[in-house]
Amino acid sequence: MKRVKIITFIEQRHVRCFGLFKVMTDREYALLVNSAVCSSHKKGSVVYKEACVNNGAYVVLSGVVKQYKLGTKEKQHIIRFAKRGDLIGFRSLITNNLACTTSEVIEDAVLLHFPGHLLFRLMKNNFQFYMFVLRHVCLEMKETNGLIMCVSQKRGRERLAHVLLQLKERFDVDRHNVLQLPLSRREIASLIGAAPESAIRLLSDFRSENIIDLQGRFIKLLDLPALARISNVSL
Amino acid sequence: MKRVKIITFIEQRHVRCFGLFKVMTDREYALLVNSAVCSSHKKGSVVYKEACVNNGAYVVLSGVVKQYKLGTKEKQHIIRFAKRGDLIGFRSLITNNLACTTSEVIEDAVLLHFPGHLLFRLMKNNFQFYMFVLRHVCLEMKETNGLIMCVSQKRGRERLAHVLLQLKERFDVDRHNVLQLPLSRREIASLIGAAPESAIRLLSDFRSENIIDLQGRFIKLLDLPALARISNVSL
DNA sequence: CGTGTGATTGACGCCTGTCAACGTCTGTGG
DNA sequence: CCACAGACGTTGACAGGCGTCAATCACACG
Repeated sequence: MKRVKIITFIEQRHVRCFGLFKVMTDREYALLVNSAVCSSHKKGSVVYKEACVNNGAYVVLSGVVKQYKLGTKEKQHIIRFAKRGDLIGFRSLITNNLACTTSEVIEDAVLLHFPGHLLFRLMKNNFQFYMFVLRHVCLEMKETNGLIMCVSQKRGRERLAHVLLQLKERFDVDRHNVLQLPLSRREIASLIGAAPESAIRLLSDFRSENIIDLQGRFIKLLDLPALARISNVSL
Repeated sequence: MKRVKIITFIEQRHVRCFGLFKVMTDREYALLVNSAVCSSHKKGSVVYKEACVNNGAYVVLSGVVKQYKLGTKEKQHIIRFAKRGDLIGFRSLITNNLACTTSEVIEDAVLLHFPGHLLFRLMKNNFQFYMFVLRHVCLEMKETNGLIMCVSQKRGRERLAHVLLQLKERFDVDRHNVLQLPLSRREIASLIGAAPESAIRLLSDFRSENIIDLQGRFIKLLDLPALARISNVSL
């Protein structure tokens, strides 16, 4: 982790557009710029760990972070991805609990450390900011409820279709419909709650049915209607 | 649903002790008592439905409400139970979305309808109240994250053990260790994300291993250490 | 007393996790 | 430049878990 103490001008302008910062006054934002620390993290670096104390939230300025929980035998289940503009690690701050997930960088990221006292101060003084945070958690909750249904009632094949469609929504595809997020097979497996071997087999099935195409760690979505049909969207 | 327009004195005193109301000033509470409507609901009555508009939150004054999502073929997955003092249905208010779960009474309940405008007014003016709501959502989130792990990585047997232990925490057991919450087999199945037949088989297994005893819809927990061992607590 | 719903048990077959073997790729050190 | 180790990806074989279907029993209710 490399510290970047002075937020460059570019980043400031850039950052100011994120929903989280749009609800802040210029004065509050200036305060944040002064007291927050910006750091760059390489792929694979762990931001915070499940069951550890967490002394601040982070805003993802660039890159991608995966949040997962560890199960038995170190098997991980990815619960969500955070990208530009997303706030992570605030739940444990608010409940004053240990972190309930691990956050790990999967695409080189720049993170802004958001000290706890500032978070509380903003929530207390700025109703807009408060509602932003609350709405954020509520929306995450909705997603998570959907995830439970997906994992509990769908088969691997349907889960994979569902996850691919969700990834398409959350991360862009290029003009060839290639998902702009490289994922290892193990990560795809962790997303759908399956063994890596099963995930591979499902991917191969989809490829042989011309629903997707595989280009290393990139996935090209060929037949979106088929994915929708398979995932049987009723979430 | 029977309306009970005047909250009786007993209920007022009773209700005032709930965490949600403790953070309210007397003045705010008086306002609530005046504008809120109290209603009694029989077992089986649906408070609000998934994918429907929801014009207010509810506080459970007595009884038990299950919150579930429907999957394919009307199969339901129970996400959580709400009992005395719990606030339900506020998420859709806050995000201004359709309800993402269905809430159904499983033990005759008295509910207090909490109008949306009052909820927002309280959140805006009373920081304590605001933090109560936020903390509530964050804690639910933590539970839900745990549920994902449970459903995605544990086998039926482990899931059942896990759920039984959770139910013990959330609902009391009497002096004979009998869970004070009658559940149909179908509901138990919906809790662990399994077919009713599978749930029954697992329950029978546990009984023949002297881990639990079955008394109609009531479950007597005989061997808590065994349950803990089976559930393999790493959540 | 018939009817409907829930509970229970057995039979069967698919899904999927596990183990094992092998190919592929990358980085490291000789 | 090559050899090698290690991580990742892929495929096959196999068995156990669990969903589905069907039959039977228990019980409440009109």
